[in-house]
Amino acid sequence: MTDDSDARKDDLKDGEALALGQQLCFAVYSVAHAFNRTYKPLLDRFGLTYPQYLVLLALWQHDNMTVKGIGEELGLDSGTLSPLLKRLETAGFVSRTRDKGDERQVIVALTEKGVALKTEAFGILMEIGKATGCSMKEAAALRSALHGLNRHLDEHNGG
Amino acid sequence: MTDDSDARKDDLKDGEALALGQQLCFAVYSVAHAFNRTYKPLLDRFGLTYPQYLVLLALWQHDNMTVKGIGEELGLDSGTLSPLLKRLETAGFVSRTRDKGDERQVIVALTEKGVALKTEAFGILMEIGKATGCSMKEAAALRSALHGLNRHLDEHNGG
DNA sequence: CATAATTTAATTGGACGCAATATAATTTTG
DNA sequence: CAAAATTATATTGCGTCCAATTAAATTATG
Repeated sequence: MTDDSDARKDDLKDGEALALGQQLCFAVYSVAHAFNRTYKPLLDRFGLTYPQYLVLLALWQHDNMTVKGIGEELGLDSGTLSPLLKRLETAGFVSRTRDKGDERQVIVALTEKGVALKTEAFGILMEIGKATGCSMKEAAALRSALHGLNRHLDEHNGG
Repeated sequence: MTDDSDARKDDLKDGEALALGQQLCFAVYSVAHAFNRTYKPLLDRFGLTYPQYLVLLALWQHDNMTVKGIGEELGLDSGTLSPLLKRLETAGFVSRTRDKGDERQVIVALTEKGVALKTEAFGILMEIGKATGCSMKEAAALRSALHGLNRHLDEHNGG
């Protein structure tokens, strides 16, 4: 953009070596946004956002989850999930009902419309797979590396 | 959490192979949040958020950038940057002045306090490096893989 | 059994992130 | 030169995110 005379290919110079963690974080940050941009047009057709889609994915695998259960699966808390789930309810994809046995808990369940969406949204899988441009092997390796990184960070964050 | 009798270790079953792109996206999404949680306590000491820190990193490398320049470097638009930069200005880390030559542009520059923060915040590098738990080699490989993924996604997103 | 501690959701407030719109300045064109 | 198109930034609105607080229900404890 300006004068980057000190930016050679991909060599690891002293400063870069130290800053690798930061660069890794920024790379993750950027890819997360890029994925979001890739998903957006696909999800807009259904009026969904990516986190909303994640909730539906979780429910498609295992219906009737509590808010807490969904939060643990996705790493989100009630501050994020409560309004999100209300929007999903308003849109008619899920129902929210207090557990009879323990009235503190709210059971989130797929509606008929929510179940039906699973097959409708199946094409998204293919689209995203294509967009990554990764071979199955590359994608699996990258996913695995990211899981390891996630574990390390969670441990460091006292989880 | 409940009965996940169909969730075996890390094998690639048919469904999983198809869903690899999604799983990759979710892994990235999760790691991005984990990084954010790692940075938060480090940045709280300076009253900064991660995106604000990114802007300062960019300015420490190259002072006096336009809003557009920063946006291109970080992948953010004015809707995000305008209020963020005002907060950085209020906090006293940067100044914002309209370019005399082209009054459409706003030049963002580090204040004395902003420059001084660079050495103060140096410890963050080490902390983040430690938190990743990666060797230099692993980190470099992962970063490189993410760059490749970013390129693919950007191309797919018509960039 | 009554009070305290814990658990589960919801709410509130501050900060992204982006689309869409607005505004002002510059450049292009006729 | 004046109108149109382009460019740079700001604003608005919606939807995450998270921390902190609140409220209600359940469990533990004296």
